[in-house]
Amino acid sequence: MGTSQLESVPEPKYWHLKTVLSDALDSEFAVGEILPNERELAARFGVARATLRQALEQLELEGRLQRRRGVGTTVAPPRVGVAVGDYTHTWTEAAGDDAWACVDSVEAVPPAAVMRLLDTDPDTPVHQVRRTRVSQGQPLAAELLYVPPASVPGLAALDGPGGLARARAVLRELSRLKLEGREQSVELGSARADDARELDRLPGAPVLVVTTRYVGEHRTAAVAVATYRADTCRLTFGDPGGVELLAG
Amino acid sequence: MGTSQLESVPEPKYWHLKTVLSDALDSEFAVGEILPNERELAARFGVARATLRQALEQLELEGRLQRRRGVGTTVAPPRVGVAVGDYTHTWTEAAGDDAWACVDSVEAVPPAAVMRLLDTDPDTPVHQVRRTRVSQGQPLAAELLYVPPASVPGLAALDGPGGLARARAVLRELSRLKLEGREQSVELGSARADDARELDRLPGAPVLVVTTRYVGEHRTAAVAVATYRADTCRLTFGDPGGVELLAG
DNA sequence: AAGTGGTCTAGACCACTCA
DNA sequence: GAGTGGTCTAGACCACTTA
Repeated sequence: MGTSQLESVPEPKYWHLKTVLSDALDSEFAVGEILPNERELAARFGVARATLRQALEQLELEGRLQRRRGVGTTVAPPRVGVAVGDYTHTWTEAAGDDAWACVDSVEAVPPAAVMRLLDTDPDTPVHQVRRTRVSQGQPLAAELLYVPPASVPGLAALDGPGGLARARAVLRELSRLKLEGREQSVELGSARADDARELDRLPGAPVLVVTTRYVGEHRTAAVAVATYRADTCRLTFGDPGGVELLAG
Repeated sequence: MGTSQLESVPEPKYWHLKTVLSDALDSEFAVGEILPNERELAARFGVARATLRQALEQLELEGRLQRRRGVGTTVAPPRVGVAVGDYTHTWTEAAGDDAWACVDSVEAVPPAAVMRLLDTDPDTPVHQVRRTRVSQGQPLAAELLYVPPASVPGLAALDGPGGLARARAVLRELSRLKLEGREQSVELGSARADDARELDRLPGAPVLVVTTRYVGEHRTAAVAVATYRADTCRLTFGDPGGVELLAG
């Protein structure tokens, strides 16, 4: 009875904490600055460390913070816009600031979801090329590109072991193909162990999974599954510059 | 010394738990089926409830599970593909299975990020229209549409109170505008309290935030910020059907 | 009223980074 | 080796749904 009848919707502590911290980040901290450690922050706000961590996790999810084990928690820079919906760097391994780099390639049977898109069966291994997308020294995305043998007929003789040279050969053959279109989708996922290593994150970190289906010669020529760091990336679609084209 | 030298990379318990549960979901459970409650699952696997919850949280993030307070944890259906990159239902309040529905409209000064896109200043209030996107009875997205008065000149006389009628009036005026293009971006966020209510989720739930900048008459005609449920939605871009167009 | 998931605590130990 | 964030525990209570 002593309790006031207000506060009938008691906001969770971690939620309130999050907004307080968020405001503090805006007004009192600069990008890159290191926050006090979790134990001290928890003490300062009078909550258990687990509760404080719940707030920090959300802020990290929103791209406001960056946490690294053994180092500390820092204020993250604004998310970078990453073009995903244009054809500019499709197969080329350009040397610009934002470019894909081959890692290696093996021959393997793709996961069921990819098999469905490629319309292949469990007996058909495909070329599986791993690439990374790097910008300003930061890894943005890790990609697995699935190419059925039918899309790269010139590669039949080259059935040596996997590796970087092989990956480049697949891409070279692929670039000969005439593409007619493509479909893309974006969904939330968590990083597999191998992707996490590539992205410099812990396994399970939130990622944006971009699945691209390349269509050429009336068939699905290839499927790419790219996982982008959800904390640092804002994926951009549509024609940047299309504005001027259409307006002019 | 007694400890074996193997297991040098001890996988976290919750991570191992996640894969075990994931496999079980594939083989032993049907969509919609209810899992045992958290306390029992934790006991069954010999871990603390918090650890079990960490695994469940990840599976929910990946769209494999659906948890509802007071009810239980159920196996989620596969994510629905939601078209985001086409012009079909831009302003129309169609009555199909997948359609936008107006909620209301007020006049307000937009957040700083939107002001930057609209190129307005803190003294300029804009029309702020709230819409919801529903498919098969399930709410998919909540949207806030920001329309500067310059884009809807016909509305000057109609400066009454907010509400549904007003929202429809704004959209009607907006549809007269000739659009020249648009830009979109996708990023991860967490649901604000109002969006969460609209989406039938708890505040802080992970969402995919789609920001669309509509360009018409050489200016930014409007900006839409739509938040999609990250657990249930797979956003699709690019021309579905463009394949046939280009191939034929 | 019973049962569910959501929040919170106060500890402990581990893995990692860096001086 | 000191300090950081990451994992884990064993409890408690709360908010919500359903019957």
